[in-house]
Amino acid sequence: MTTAVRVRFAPSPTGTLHIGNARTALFNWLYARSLGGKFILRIEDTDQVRSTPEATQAVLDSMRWLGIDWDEGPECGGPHAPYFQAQRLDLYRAQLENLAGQGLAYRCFCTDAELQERRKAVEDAGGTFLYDGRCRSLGEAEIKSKLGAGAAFSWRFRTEAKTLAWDDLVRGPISFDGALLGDFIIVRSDGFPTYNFAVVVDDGLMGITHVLRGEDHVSNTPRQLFLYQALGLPVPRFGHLSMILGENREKLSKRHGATGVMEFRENGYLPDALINHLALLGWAPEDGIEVIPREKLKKAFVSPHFHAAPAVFDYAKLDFLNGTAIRGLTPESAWEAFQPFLAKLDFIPAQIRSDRPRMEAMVELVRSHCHRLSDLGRELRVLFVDELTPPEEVRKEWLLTDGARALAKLASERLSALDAPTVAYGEIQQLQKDAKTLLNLGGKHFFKPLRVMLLGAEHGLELEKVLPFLTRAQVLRRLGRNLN
RNA sequence: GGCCCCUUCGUCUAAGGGUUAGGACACCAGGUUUUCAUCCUGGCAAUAGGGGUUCGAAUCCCCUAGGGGUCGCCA
Repeated sequence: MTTAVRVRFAPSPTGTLHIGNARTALFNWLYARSLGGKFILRIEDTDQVRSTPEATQAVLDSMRWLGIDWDEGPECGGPHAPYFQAQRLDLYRAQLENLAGQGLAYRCFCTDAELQERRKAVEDAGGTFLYDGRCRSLGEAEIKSKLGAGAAFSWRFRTEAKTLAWDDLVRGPISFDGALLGDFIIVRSDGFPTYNFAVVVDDGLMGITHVLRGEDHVSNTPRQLFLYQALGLPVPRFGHLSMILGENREKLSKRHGATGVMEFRENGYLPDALINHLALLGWAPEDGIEVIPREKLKKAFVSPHFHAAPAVFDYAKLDFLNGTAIRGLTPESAWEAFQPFLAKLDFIPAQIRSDRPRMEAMVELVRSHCHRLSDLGRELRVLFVDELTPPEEVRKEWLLTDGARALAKLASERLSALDAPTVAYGEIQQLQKDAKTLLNLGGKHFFKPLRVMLLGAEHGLELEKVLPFLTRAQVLRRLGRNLN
């Protein structure tokens, strides 16, 4: 019998939720969901300077939008509350005393400036700076006098020369030489724990069994192993996920496109599509089917195999997945999903906008043409704006010809003969016959010019399906622009 | 620079000693649709290089090259 899986996502609230962190959250969540474990959200706000409540809220909002729910954490609490590190200071203090009592932690009175100076000296000489252990064995008297003088101090962990090793879930066996680590700070001079200390205390106390995190944490792991051993806390299994890169194989940044989770929402992506794509970065489904619904994903990480190489974020594939997801929506949920983007369109008259059935029908009309929800405007525009501007080469080929001019004339005459508010497709079919006999225009020489006149482009929505959404007056107006 | 990790089509990946090295996206071609999108079919395209081990290496070992991570009183 193995212990139930307990995994966590532990962001620091210093900005928006980055897509790379979202991937980490997702993998942990999927791992928990697949194995019936618990997913814990913990806020690592020990950086007094950079952490903000707004950022915490932004992280929670992003998580909720993605649909990644947590079993323990902010707003829902749990057996290991609180889930904000800034509220767990007494816990760290107790563990510090534990270490100090064992002689494994000591006060360091070296100032920032002093450390920088010594670092520079070593590096200028071509070496790699490690804390030199100056405060490692200060005498009681010396410590007392410094404390008496009100000197600031941090606490350092006393490392030793031994091998720190673990079997990484992603990378297999990894080991470090403890002698190369140097005594590192576990409690800052402001009394707050550093990341390496707090994370071990919390993961240990919260009973975390697996830690899936970014590759940038590999080099922290040996330090944390030192701490786990010294504290006698159970060591979780570690798995270090590859980084996510931009197209030029550099760290994903703004210049590659959106990087914040909420930006993807604003750009018209569905959370399910984003999740689907993120899941495919460093992981692959056993059945090879890559379009994966959320519910299936939640069962798929039973014995996941992760790819250790960095992955380039593929915006094109995301678009494909998103288009597929948009087409897979029910009409009702599609209607809901498009709302924010529909609201932004300024070319829809209020009267039509309030005609719900008509609006829903229009969304259905253009849905399969959208890769992103934000493509809605581009598609719908043609139903409302009469001043269409086809590209010059299209205009030249299909509009500026004698045949097109004659067709415009004939169409205007024929389609103004009836007064029904919209043009029926039957009228177009009749027009097609007349154009063939009178003007000898058939096939694409009939449809293409007509399409460009009415819809402003060579390609696009089906004429037959668009017609019910255009008034006869609109049709005639558009034809009229080509009469001379 | 030290330490650690990584390297299969353009991109995401499968294959963990024996396969014509498979799939997906993108791209190209054909079919369906009067166009486009959708959908279907087909095509292009990869084991970084060099040594070993082995009857047999994408798979194991070594070297080289390239890439990434990290070296904070940030997380």
